[in-house]
Amino acid sequence: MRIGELSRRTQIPIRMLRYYEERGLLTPQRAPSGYRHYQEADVEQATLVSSLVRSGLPTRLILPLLHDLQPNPVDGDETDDGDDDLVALFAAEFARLDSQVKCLSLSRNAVQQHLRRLRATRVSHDPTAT
Amino acid sequence: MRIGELSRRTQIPIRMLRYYEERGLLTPQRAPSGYRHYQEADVEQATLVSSLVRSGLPTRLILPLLHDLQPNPVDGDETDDGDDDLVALFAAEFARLDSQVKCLSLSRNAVQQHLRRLRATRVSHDPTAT
DNA sequence: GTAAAGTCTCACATTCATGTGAGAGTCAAG
DNA sequence: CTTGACTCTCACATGAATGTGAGACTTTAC
Repeated sequence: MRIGELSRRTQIPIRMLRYYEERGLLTPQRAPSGYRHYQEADVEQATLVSSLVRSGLPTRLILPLLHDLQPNPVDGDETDDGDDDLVALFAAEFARLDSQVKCLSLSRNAVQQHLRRLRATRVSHDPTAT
Repeated sequence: MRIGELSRRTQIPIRMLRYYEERGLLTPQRAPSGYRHYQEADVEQATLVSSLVRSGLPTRLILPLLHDLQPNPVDGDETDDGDDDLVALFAAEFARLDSQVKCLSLSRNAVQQHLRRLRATRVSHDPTAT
């Protein structure tokens, strides 16, 4: 599929799909015209990448992550050959994620509670309930 | 305590403590000299805010959240009087957080796994284990 | 073949969380 | 009082993720 369809299906702006490619997180094939052509699997991968980015993972860390998760989609160079800096980076990132998961759960609950309170005030029309 | 001490105790850069105040997320008292004076409770609050920010919550959403979590620290104006836009914002934010929590857990696990793999390659000296 | 819709590549603009430095005032210790 | 550490307020700089528009080519539908 082409970029427009992928964008529609993933809800990710075209601009971002191109950006992910620039970062090496998505590697569509190119038609002779220059048009990008995506595989079905890219729907999932794009969604994953987008989630990771929104979770605050820097794209440079997402790349090696993808290598671990799926041993093919990113055409492997030697990006993840255990170098010490990476280990440190990921250790830090892991700690961050770990605390963030807890923190986000807390936030989630707080938001939910806040939402309930807001709706209790503005009762009546919007049935977008939990 | 003054900003330097708070910074030391929370590990949050002074610049950020001032930024949080600018955003209304922390409201220290002021000495006649202009110096900020923080309460003990601000240690916790600053930490919380910092976590939320690092989790990707926009500061503008953290503010009303704080109102819910602790009914005093932020000197209440009428920021959270159920207005419809806020409801929509928070509904969206809730959905985002909900999926993000899942996503982060996934990322966390992926990072952890990746970390293990890296360490398996670079065995020997760094005992910064899980 | 023509027009409309889709895509491509720049490239600059914006927002948010941060960093950083300048210039000035404050506070504590000698 | 002087010095050094701390703080204050600007205000500009940066990096990352995004938005947006221009100018040109491609694909699709008629």
